[in-house]
Amino acid sequence: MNEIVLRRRQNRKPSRIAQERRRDLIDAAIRNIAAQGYDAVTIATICEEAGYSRGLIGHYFAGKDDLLLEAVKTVAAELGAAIRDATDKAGPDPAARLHALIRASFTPPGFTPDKVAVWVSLTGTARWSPALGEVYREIWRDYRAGVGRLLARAAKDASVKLDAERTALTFSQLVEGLWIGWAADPDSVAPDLAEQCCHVYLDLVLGMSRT
Amino acid sequence: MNEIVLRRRQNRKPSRIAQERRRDLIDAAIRNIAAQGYDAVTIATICEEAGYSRGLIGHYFAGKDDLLLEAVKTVAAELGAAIRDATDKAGPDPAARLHALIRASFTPPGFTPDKVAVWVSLTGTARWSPALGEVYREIWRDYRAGVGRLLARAAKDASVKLDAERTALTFSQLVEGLWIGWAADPDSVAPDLAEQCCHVYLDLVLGMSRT
Amino acid sequence: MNEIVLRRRQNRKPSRIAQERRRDLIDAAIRNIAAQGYDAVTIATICEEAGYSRGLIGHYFAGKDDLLLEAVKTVAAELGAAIRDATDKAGPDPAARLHALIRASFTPPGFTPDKVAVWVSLTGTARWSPALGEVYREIWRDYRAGVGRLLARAAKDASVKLDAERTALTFSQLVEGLWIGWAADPDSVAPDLAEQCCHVYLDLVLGMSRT
Amino acid sequence: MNEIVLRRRQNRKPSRIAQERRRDLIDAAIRNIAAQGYDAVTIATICEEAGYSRGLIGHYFAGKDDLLLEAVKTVAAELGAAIRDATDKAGPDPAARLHALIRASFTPPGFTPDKVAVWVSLTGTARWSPALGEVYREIWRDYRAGVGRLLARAAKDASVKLDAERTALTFSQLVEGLWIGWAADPDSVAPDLAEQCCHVYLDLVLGMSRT
DNA sequence: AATGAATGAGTCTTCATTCAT
DNA sequence: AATGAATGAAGACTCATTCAT
Repeated sequence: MNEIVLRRRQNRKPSRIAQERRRDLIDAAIRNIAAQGYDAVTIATICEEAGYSRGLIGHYFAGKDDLLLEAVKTVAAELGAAIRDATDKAGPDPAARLHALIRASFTPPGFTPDKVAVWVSLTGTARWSPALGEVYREIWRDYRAGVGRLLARAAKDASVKLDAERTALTFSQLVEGLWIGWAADPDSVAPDLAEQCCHVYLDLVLGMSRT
Repeated sequence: MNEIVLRRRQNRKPSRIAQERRRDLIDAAIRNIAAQGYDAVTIATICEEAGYSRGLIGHYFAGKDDLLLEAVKTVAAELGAAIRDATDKAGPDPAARLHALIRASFTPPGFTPDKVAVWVSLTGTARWSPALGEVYREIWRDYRAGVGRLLARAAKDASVKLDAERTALTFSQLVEGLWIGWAADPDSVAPDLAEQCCHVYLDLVLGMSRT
Repeated sequence: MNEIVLRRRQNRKPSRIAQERRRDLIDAAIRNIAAQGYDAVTIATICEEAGYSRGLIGHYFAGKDDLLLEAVKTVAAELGAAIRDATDKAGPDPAARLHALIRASFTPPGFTPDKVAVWVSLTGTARWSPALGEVYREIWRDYRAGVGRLLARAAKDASVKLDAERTALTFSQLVEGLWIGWAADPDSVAPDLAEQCCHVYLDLVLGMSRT
Repeated sequence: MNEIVLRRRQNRKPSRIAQERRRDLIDAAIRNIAAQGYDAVTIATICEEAGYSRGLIGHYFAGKDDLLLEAVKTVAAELGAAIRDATDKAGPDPAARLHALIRASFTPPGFTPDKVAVWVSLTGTARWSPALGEVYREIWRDYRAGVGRLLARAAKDASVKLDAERTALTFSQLVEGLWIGWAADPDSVAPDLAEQCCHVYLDLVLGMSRT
């Protein structure tokens, strides 16, 4: 049981250099998963990617699973933050906010090939990993809640009746499905096209025509 | 190079018992993936599930990867067949056919927990596995093509303008996203609800109101 | 314990068909060793080569080792017989008989690529296999004894003094070394050249000049 | 792809400890092959012999085959070096040098039971292993070239006509045959006797009498 | 007599983890 | 703090052998 792990368990904050190393390793893990696929990722490849020696992981993480979980949490947090930022910048109009949210879901810095590849490669395992499932469920529930509130307001503004919750679910799963589709078949599901699908769907829901 | 593989290369048909065993092992693999998750599946667990000894896999498959690929192909074929069957039984009206297709996508025998769990657990790896990617892309391209044709006809019947191809893509990815959602968070994305999301989306697209 | 094995243990002679099958399998084993190398030979490849099913070996041999031992014995016996035949046909002169023996050691039907390949691939293991070592030692001791007798007579005819036993040993190991050399480096140790080396050596020993 | 192999590809020199371990494992492999025979050698027995755990081989070699190839290369290099050393110490006279070469071929440190056993156990497989065949051919071609040069000079000194190349081939294959003979039948082909055979052959070739 | 399905022990290989330096 | 040597458990794969048909 090494000192860093002990310190984290005691909830003391890690030192600045420790945070740096953790971040380096997490970034390397993300690049590695995106490049090789989840199955091909090993501690050795991550450390090589990060430029550190193999034993270092034990100093900063409880183990490989812990590192990968942190990587997914990081991706999830950054995706969420980027989408929130873009939405916030879009002003007060709920429809405009929703369109901004869509845009942010398929353009950097939220949507980047690496981040989405990591996200996608791990969604398939969420069912069997309690920790991962937790991250997955929380992210999407927040997402749906935010979308649902915006939809309700936008529908009211547009004098349209809709079931905000069900529509938010449809919306979130459409985005998820498009991410998966892009990851597995980038030619058929280009980000531009994926984004357009969502804009069109939103307009349809809000009763606005768009071809 | 085992004898079954050799024989198949020589285009001789496998014996009845060989087909049976292959099917036994594929079924066991499907149950195993669905139950434990893709990562936890080993040759040992599959063979235990099937009730055979470990060595048998070498007789009927080129290896573990080959068996898992066959399992996915089987799932994909059965999903596709079930959906096609349901659609065909729905009569000539394209909108009715589409609603039947939706229903078949979320109810047995097409949608079963095991089948969808297998499908979902492997979509995340399609990006890095050429063979798996091939299966994935083919399945969804066929699906989209069929949906696209039906949508075009239904839109014409309803005198609605729509981009059949893009709508088909939206449709397919919505279904994919709902499957993933069900697998990772069954409470939030129950099959009934998922099905309803699709019906509502279809009505919306075809200009029919459904609350 | 199957019937055939029992019968052999009881020293009853195998049936004609059994002898045929045994011979087929032995020939297939020889071809297989020569083609793939000793390490790559498996029961499966032998049976495929012979055109029989895998289980048949158990009917006619005690196991894989037994079959391979029989193959080596067969090769050894045929080599020995071919050399004896050629020697016998050469008439009564001992020097002529020795040159005929040399010729037979590097030309068919004694020296064939398959036979020598089998012999060579197994000499390296004779040290650690009692049964194989036995075959090896017996073959060469007979060979040396025959060569020694001929050398003694030829030396007497030529009025040359020599240590027949040591010369016979030199002779036998020269032949063995040339076989090995041919097997491992056929370009440097062609059969023609190898034969010539032996003829020249013999002439030298018997005091006859040959360039 | 393990890190040592990677590093070697990057042309970084292995650390001192890495070189030590590699040597430990190679030595253990040599002892093991000599003691048990090539077929009986496994990673487990090598590591047990070396006193390390099984996994270590993966750190220092690409796999079992790589280790065994290195073992043979080591044996070949040491044999060659010992013979060259002994020859060099024998002074300038070519005949004396050849006799010294013979002596070194059947006495330590060149000829040791372990080294010759390894060499012999693998000559039989050189035909089917490209890498091994390469080592084999190179060693003997060098050997023959050196012997050929010495023979040409010695023959000139002794005013004897001979085909240096063919005689060198005869010589090399005699040595090889005697090694094989010693390995398979140590009682009949004792090193002393083997050495004597070569000395006598050399004298004969150079026109000097020795009984 | 012949087949080939089935077994399971044996082996290589990978890799997360530990730990001395 | 950082390294990389070392471990050993776990897993895939091979293959001689057995045996029911």
